[in-house]
Amino acid sequence: MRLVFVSQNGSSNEVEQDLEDILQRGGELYHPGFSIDCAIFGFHANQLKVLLLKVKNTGRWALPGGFMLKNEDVETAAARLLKARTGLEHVFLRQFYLFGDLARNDEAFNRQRLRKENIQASAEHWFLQRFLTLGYYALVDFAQAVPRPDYISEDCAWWDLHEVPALMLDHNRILDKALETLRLQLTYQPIGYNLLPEKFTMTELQCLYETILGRKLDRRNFLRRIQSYGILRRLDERRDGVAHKPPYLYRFDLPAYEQALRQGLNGAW
Amino acid sequence: MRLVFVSQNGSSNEVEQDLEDILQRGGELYHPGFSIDCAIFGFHANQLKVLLLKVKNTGRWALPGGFMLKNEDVETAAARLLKARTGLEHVFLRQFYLFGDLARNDEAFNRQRLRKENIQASAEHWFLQRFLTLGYYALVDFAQAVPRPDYISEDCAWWDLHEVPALMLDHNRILDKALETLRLQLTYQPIGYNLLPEKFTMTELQCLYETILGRKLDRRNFLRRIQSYGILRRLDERRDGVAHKPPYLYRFDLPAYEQALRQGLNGAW
DNA sequence: CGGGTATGCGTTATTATGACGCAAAGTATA
DNA sequence: TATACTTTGCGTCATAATAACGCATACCCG
Repeated sequence: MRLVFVSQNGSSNEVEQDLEDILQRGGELYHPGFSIDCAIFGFHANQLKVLLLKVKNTGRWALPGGFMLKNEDVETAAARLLKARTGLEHVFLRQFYLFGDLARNDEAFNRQRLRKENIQASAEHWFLQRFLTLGYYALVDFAQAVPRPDYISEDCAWWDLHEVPALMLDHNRILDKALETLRLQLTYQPIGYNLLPEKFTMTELQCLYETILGRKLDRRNFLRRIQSYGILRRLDERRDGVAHKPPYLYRFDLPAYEQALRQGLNGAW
Repeated sequence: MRLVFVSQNGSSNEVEQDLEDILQRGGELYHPGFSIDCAIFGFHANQLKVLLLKVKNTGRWALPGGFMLKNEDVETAAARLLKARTGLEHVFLRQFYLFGDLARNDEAFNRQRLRKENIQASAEHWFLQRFLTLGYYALVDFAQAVPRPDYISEDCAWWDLHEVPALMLDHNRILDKALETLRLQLTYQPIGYNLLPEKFTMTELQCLYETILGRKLDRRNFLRRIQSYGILRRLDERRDGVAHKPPYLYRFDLPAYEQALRQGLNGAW
């Protein structure tokens, strides 16, 4: 299932104006030969979703990405891109790998994109150079994120992770590596705060874990383990309207959660 | 303790010739605004060591680093730099973080370096631009690594990790982050193959772990745990000449070791 | 030849983990 | 209204992993 949202005009205080302008002036604005791509994960209907853009003139879907301004921290640039695409700030956002193979560049592909925008470009044009791309992954609250296409894309949508198509360039590899990192992270850090609504059931949290790990977990053992982390608070509230025994609602104990983020959960040594 | 080695002329088949040449032609040769810095770890006398360079005209020590050629994979560039500094190939070498704060750059500092080399440089000179640096860490066999200064340095030496001085630019932070990553890696991957000689005692391996973790471990529990990983083979040989009961020698079971590298040790979930 | 020291091989108590049982509380259906 | 069905909440039990520690041994050294 692909959820399509109505495009919103998000170019209020953005640096980026329109594609033609960017392609012309990018050389002055951006740090050369460097881009950022984000795997933005959300969780909805017990499925892990990833936000993808449909890139103009290519017919391909891709990870949201962009460039870093010459006077901008890498971290700030990634946060700016995330906000531009989802409207969200202060969410979990972490770099995971710099992709720097020669093979990841495809000059012919990019040249064609310029041509379709009717842009004259010499071989030295900034957009035709080799790019290193830094992968970031973000975990966001699906309900609060409002996908918006950017200047380079004609569509923006949440995709079910199992249905992601062949992406532009090496973006499938980037997405795979993001997932792999996320899975590893699960073993030594808490997760969920930015992916679930404020109140949630234990089963929903378990579903999140199962989705990331790609396998089923025992419900009762999961409860015991999560509780041992001491990052959850069970509320006196239950979710009702369900066709069975109403489950308790939980919320994260934010101070404890953030401490666990810093200190790790239960490192082996 | 600082171990100083006699400089060897390692500029045989290197790309890099001399400092002046590099600073002049770097703009043509290298990917712009991007560098690589390596935290090269070795283990000797039951101490974790890191290889540092003394940078010409600055009086400062720094992590070995360099630039990536325009037609070179990032991974290849890192391996090239490592080989140039230690002579070693095919060792454990892994990127861990891209440092991209604006604050990490110090144009005045670099301008002074150029001035001391009597190089005329306009504000657009490639060396004076903002640089992102990708951190790599390497684990090498101390005995086989032969430190060699490069075109940019006047000395090259192993430093005890606890005695590392204030380094150039943000290199202390890079080194700290490398250690932190190494520590984390210890919890889900085997370590030691590239840091210890072929045959070693269990106590030596334990010392390595203790050094990285920064705390003492119980000798008997350590043995049991390491054995459970199934990556060691005990030899019928003992180390003698020691003033106590001669300990067995071990070696890594390479196939099992490499499988553990790929699959992880015993992930929590 | 005895002191000093690190080694090899244990034990024990406690905690963590995996697999599973079962009554309760709701809705859906008959 | 009664029954089926599902998921929940809480629990058990056997086994594995972990932490803390005991002790005789084998070597060098003086």
